Amino acid sequence: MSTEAALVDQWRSLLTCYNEVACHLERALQESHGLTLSEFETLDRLTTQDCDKRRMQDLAETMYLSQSALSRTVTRLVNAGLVERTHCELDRRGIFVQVTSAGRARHAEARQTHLSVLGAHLKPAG
Amino acid sequence: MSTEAALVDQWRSLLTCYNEVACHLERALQESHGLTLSEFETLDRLTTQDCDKRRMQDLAETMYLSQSALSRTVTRLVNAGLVERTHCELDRRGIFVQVTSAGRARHAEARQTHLSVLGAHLKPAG
DNA sequence: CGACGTTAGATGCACGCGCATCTAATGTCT
DNA sequence: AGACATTAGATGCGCGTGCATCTAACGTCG
Repeated sequence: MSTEAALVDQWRSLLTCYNEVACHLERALQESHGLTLSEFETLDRLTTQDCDKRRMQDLAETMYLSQSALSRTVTRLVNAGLVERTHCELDRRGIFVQVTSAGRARHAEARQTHLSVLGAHLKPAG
Repeated sequence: MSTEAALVDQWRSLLTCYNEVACHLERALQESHGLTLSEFETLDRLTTQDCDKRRMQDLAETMYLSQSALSRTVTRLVNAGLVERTHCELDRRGIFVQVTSAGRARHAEARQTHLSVLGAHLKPAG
């Protein structure tokens, strides 16, 4: 019983905290850099990883997005010139995703906003 | 630097954890009870609070939803017969939201699913 | 009382999401 | 090789969301 109540409380605070931060993040990234949270997270994956080429599938594993959402996110990034799609030679069903220099630049800018929003709205206790 | 890295890590795990749980919750509530997470949370507010009448504004304050999203959520609940809207006599701009008996019943059922999903997917550490 | 700012909700709109499905390229088994 | 299941991504679709705006009911001040 108290275990259940604690569980619900934990979830409730997770819910509140997440939405608080996500909302501010989304807005700030959009206004200052024209990026969705998902777009930023995708760029972040691509620039942080050692190799800058990632297969869609590998990307998807490290993300919270559904396969279709990731596909569209990458499409948007491609249209914005921040990322490029390349066919995989070994398995031509596979697609490599690679950051462009513009993408790296955009990410570097957005990273600042990202950090400052987290600093301002993410409670240390979690 | 390490502070920033810790901040980002914290956010990253919050993001992952939230989406994991929310995704499962949303699916389970929808399949078993035909409820959105927002709809369940709204019902939860209404049944848990002492008085079962709540003004939209009061509801909004305790929730993570935007005003418009809450308004539509309530509309959906009304259409499903789980909730009723009543005009406030004192201030006729205000709207009271009240759970129906069907709403209480639905919430009671869904509560079980809610708890079991939290138990299964919410990591104790948060 | 009448004009004007304000506040509580509702609504038009564009958008990102997940689900289901589709397409194309690989395997596999005979 | 030929038929069938499988896998990687793309896409049609309906839906919930936030933002901006609209409507109606206050309040205020002349």
